[in-house]
Amino acid sequence: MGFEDACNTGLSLGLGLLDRSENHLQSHDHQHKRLSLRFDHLFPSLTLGLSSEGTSQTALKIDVGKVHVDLCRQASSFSAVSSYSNSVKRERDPSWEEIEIETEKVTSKVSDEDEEGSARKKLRLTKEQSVVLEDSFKEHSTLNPKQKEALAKLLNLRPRQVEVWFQNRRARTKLKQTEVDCELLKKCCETLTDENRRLQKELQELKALKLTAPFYMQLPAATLTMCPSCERIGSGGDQNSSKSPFPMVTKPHFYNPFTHPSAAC
DNA sequence: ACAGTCAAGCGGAATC
DNA sequence: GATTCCGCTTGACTGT
Repeated sequence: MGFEDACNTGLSLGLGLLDRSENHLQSHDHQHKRLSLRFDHLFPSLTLGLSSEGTSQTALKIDVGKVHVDLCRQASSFSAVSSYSNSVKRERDPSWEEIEIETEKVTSKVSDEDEEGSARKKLRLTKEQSVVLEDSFKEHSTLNPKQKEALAKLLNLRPRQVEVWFQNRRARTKLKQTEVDCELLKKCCETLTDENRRLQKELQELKALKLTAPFYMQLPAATLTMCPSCERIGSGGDQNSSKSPFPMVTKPHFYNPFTHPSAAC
């Protein structure tokens, strides 16, 4: 079963909360069963994949933390929620707290899935939600509060989730662009290295020639070609020298038709 | 088992 | 001071 299949099981986030809170706040089973159904009502399209493995230790902490926040807001006196770790803090979300409080008032029956204690800890956006978000991102990579609100409403997500999605999406775009740039620079570097190597070799050859005989005498006519980029042959005193205050070429290299042309990028 | 992906948290900087 | 964005990080989950 793929992810998409899992996401279409109809198991809501509310159910996940239910299951986990059932496991760790046994004394409040009924209360949390009601919570789950209320979530279903609020987020009908916010589906999550099923996990048959049950809950992990981390998940338990997170839920307890959420419940803790919830209960604290209600001035409740549960003592079973005092031991969640720091990581739990990250899971808090004011909007969820409000929703959880609201669910207190709702009474309903628990579904079959709830009994299993199978809940996903991590939200995965559905394909449809991702598509809408992607489309929106193509139009504008940042959102103003109104757009965020509208998108959240449309997708049955919290505005914070939409905001986070856009932040992460921008980060992914940037990372991708960085990779592209890096690849480009790498190629450029390789080209320049090759060019440098070639020029070094050429320089050594010229030095060797200079040692044995005068410059022009030694160069075969075919190799003494005008450089296409600087339009000089590299020796001062010819008719091209008038173009520049410097008798020697500003780009002191020779065009060799038998090697690659200048490949600087 | 491990690497990769992704939603989400945190802290700091920027902006208003 | 509130808000937003960014960079970094974490942890759940997936694919191999």
